[in-house]
Amino acid sequence: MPELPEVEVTRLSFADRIAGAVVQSVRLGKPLRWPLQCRPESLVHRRVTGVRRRGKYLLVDLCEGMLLIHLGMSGSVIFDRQLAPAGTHDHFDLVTDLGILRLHDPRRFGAVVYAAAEADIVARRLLGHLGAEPLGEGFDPLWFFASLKQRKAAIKQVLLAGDLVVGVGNIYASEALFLAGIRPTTRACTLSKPRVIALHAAIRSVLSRALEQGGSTLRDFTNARGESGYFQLEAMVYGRAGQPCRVCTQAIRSIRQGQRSTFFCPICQKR
DNA sequence: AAAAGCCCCTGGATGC
DNA sequence: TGCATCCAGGGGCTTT
Repeated sequence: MPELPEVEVTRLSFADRIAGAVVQSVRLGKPLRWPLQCRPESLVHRRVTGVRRRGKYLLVDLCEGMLLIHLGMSGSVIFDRQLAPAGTHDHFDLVTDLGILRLHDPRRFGAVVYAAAEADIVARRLLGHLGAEPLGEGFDPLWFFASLKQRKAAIKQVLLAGDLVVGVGNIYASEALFLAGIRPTTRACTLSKPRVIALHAAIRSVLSRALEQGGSTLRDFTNARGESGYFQLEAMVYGRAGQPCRVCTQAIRSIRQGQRSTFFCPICQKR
């Protein structure tokens, strides 16, 4: 699913178009990961004032309150003046005078949650523990080094946990570690300062490049205009088990870490 | 506080 | 063709 670049590409593809829209009705499909936390009718007549992103959450600001949208593993958002009748996997429609915002999510790990404010108990539960935005000012290399010093877990797992840095999902974690030449199983606290600085740069580089490419890593990704990911950003290691490393031709290896697959090159990522 | 497992759910690919 | 198994981009919650 969607990692930070895909979520940001989604945001950019509809934020301007939905700004100023007034909610006319709400349609709910099957239950998502969490309940909406408000009566759907209570959203009617509210105006959308903007769309922000925090980690992998989209924050749809209303003149009063906000909707937190998460795409989970299989979610996508589309916004258009007119949409086809809702299908079996369309579980949330926000109908406005400017168009319909729809969450399509076959696996339903995604969610749409209403929060009165960011200080709201619901918003704090979902957003409160999130780490630094990797493409923002708060993601400082020396701070990153100091933070990783406190963590004994494997670096890949620390990246995925999202409490130090957000938005790095299963694909980009493997890709960034390859770029930095770090073995995914290495304990975070054992990484030297130069290696952490390299990882910091690799995370930024991988994410910003994917963002420029329009979130192209996911084969079935579409932005809110319904435009598909171009899948033009070639993965160095992700999904390439047994295939030759693009740098040294050694066979890429695949392991399991915390019930997720990890890919790395045993030569380029020695430790 | 941090780490490790457990789930939630559907569909596509693979193998017999 | 039919059926079983495995795997998938996440992450909050519970237990150690």
